[in-house]
Amino acid sequence: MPRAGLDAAVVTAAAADLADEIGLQGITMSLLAGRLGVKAPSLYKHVESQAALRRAVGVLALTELEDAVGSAIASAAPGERLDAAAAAIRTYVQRHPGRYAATVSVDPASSEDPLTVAGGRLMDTLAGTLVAYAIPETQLVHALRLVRSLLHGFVALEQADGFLIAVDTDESFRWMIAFVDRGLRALAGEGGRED
Amino acid sequence: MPRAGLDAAVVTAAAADLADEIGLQGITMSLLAGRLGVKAPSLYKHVESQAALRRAVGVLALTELEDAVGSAIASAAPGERLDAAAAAIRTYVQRHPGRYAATVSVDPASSEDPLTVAGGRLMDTLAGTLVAYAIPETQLVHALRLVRSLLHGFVALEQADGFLIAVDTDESFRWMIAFVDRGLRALAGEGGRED
DNA sequence: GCCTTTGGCTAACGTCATTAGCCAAGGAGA
DNA sequence: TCTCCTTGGCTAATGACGTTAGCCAAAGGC
Repeated sequence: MPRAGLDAAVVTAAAADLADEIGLQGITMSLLAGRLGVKAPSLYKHVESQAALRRAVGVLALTELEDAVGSAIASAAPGERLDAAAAAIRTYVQRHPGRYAATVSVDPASSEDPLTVAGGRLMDTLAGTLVAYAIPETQLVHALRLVRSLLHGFVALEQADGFLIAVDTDESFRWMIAFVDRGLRALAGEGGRED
Repeated sequence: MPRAGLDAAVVTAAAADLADEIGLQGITMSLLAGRLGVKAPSLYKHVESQAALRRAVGVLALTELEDAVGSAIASAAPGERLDAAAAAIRTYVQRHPGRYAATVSVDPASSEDPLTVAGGRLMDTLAGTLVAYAIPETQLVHALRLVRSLLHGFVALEQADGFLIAVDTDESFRWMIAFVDRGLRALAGEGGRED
């Protein structure tokens, strides 16, 4: 029985690919092992458990996503960063639904958890889309949460086929981002008021 | 062996309660059966499968949620309907995380599916929050999708403990709704432009 | 008071994650 | 080149779970 050159990274990547194809929930250890030309128990030489594997896929996804968003922002004019980042996220999720699903379904997650760390990095990058708007500092967190909630909600619903009406989702997405852009612009220089 | 007065509704309600307590994923047929003073196989006299049970919980949740939102809207001034509906949804999800989870994790869902129907009714009710804003008709769908995405994204992230920074989420929520309110108000009477 | 339907039950199967324990592959050092 | 030890495969087994089959009592209509 010759060795299949496996290690944690290879197994995680294969799991991520499989998740994108058949859904995160559809993954079984046997199925994944079959993909790698190996039997299920052998995977435990590389990953601690299926839960740990899913977390690893989540970390991989958040890292890739941060990369995609970072690139999109870097090559966009300051005024178009939000657009660029939003589009990058949506595209990533459409291309990698299984990976994205792995970023969400997590348990408690302590603060030094790699998943938490990767998520924090993505948030920092996403915060870069807001610098073009002169948002009062006390409202920055709220604005970031707004953008994050909106993007997450939209892609989650889109992925779950949750939009029933037959109106183009691309158009809705562009409309939403434009809406937020206008609102954030209007925030410029205001005092720190809420409600 | 005396009969336990079970039927589909009782089983579904028990499953919903259990889901709220231990999470939708934590439910097993044995656990649920134990709650009802019965053995696991007996549940199949009332429910077709675990998947069907989860869908039934989802339908229950959407119905209850529609009810809550409807009441909230009915007893709010026209200008405060969005506020009221948003608060009602958030409260419901905080109180019933397992039920809410069951509304999301679904497969293809045909168009006469009860889950789809219940979801559609909730959307119709939610659309009632938008009548106070004179939104151009072509943009109504987009506005509704915006509200829905935002609310779903926020409650999903809040439930998953996804907000890392130690800033009050209540405040963020109020801020977000106020932000959307301002933006929708500004839409009044505009022509049908997008982007 | 029978008889049919209904709703429990036990037993059994297949799938899955995971563990235990074995044995070969393959590189390090002689 | 031979040897030894670590590493990474394997088979077998365990226990949880969803689900089906088949049995039998309970309850209500005639």
